[in-house]
Amino acid sequence: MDALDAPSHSQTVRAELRLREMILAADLAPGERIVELALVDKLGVSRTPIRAALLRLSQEGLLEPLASGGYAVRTFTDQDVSDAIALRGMLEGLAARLAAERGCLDKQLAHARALLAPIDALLASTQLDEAAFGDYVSLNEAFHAWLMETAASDVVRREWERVVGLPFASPSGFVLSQAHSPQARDRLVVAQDQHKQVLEAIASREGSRAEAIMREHSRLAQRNLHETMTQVQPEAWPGVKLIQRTH
Amino acid sequence: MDALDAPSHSQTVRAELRLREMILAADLAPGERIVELALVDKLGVSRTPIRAALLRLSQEGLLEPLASGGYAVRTFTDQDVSDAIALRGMLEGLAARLAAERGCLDKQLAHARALLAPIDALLASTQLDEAAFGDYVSLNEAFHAWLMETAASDVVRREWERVVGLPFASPSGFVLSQAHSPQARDRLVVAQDQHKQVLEAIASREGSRAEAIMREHSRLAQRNLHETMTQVQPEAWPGVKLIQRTH
DNA sequence: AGTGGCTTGATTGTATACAATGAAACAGCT
DNA sequence: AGCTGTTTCATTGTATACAATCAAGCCACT
Repeated sequence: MDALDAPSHSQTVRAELRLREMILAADLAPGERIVELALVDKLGVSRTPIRAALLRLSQEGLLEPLASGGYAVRTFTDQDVSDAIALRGMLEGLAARLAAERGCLDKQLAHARALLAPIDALLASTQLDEAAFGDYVSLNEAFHAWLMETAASDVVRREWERVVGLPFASPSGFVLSQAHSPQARDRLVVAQDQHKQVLEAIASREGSRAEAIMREHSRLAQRNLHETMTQVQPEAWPGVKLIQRTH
Repeated sequence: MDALDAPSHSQTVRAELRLREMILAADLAPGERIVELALVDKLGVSRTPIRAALLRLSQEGLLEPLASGGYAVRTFTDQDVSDAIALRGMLEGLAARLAAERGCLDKQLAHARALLAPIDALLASTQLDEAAFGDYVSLNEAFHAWLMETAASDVVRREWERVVGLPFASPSGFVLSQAHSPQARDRLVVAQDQHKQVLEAIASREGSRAEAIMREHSRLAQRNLHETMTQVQPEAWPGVKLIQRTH
């Protein structure tokens, strides 16, 4: 338990991290009002860093400020989730276009190829185990991070990080929870093809094409979302409990 | 002086507003480190609300956190400004597409038309005075706000508000500072035509078209930006001093 | 004279005490 | 009994005191 409280950061940062975990695990119920003094006991720090953490989490969108003061755990509709994924698609599309139009170094392209090669190797097997999906998630996130890096736009990057902070909007959202689906591998094959094509497009400076591919790429997450919401038990993926089904 | 400190809000909010003004007016120099105690004297509130305000401003992107603690006034390159405008274009494009695809009520369409009519009236004159430009700015902002309202997406709205918070990315950015340019009226004519066309597209549920128009619409701001940066003295527009010319 | 380590000062991070505000429960009146 | 006004309590907003940390300047030593 105490390993999580490693003294690596300030009290504020640790409080923020732990609160995020608690929210995503629905340890703090969605819609529930946050009482600061209760957190003082639970987290073992004073109100000051807790208030700072709460402010940050509210700016990130995980908490919503109450008119009467204080915060409540935010709930998301499935439209919110869908919009967040679309937004990520737009941002990554913009990033891809910027990378293509402004050009990037051969070294960067080589780095990206070095990220994609292991995914190919991984998909060579026709039957994937849990570990393979885990590896995919890591490599996939690295590739998306590479894209934002290569776009070299602080403004775009900042917004992207905000959107990705919403748990269900992350590049690998819902991949793990799909691991046992029969078409799971095929989805990854499609995704990987898009990775390669966007890289090609960037290399040959086809901005519009690169943008379009990344937008379409995000729709895979949309599809996985639906399946996850209808088939998987909420415990399988942190943050899913924040989504209130509307139908 | 005291009118600005009207007791309408909490100390934190007032501190935030005043700090924003000070930053945009370059009262706090770009790149300058923020010293909290100095602000205690200047603003007449204790460190606690000041720290809260600083945290919010840093989340908004007007301040950047320093590794050693504290904050510095952020500086923007002209690429940052360009990217921010592009980003607004993407968000408004997405909003327009959502409004078109998900449909909106006749009442809402009528409201938008009621916003655009006065702009037409305004542009009927071939020679515009300062007041006319001021009116345009208000109506223009109202129309853009209507669009985000009509898109009915909290997620998109939140990000849009963040981006628009960057002073130079606002929908009417650089309009006023162009008031004396000979082509100024013509630019507004073009912008107004785009307003009408996007409204048509939304009404007839042409999502892609609506999106494309709003994206192109944002490029007017890009063009105005260039002219402002090269011709107008920095005092003319708050926030321009935060932009460091790179060439 | 230059460099290393130390010391001192300033500044931020944290804790806690106090003030202000809003909500809930209770009692009194109709 | 139902409603309203008041009181009380819980909770947040604010101020301030204290601890920790970082940076610069100084001194000693080589």
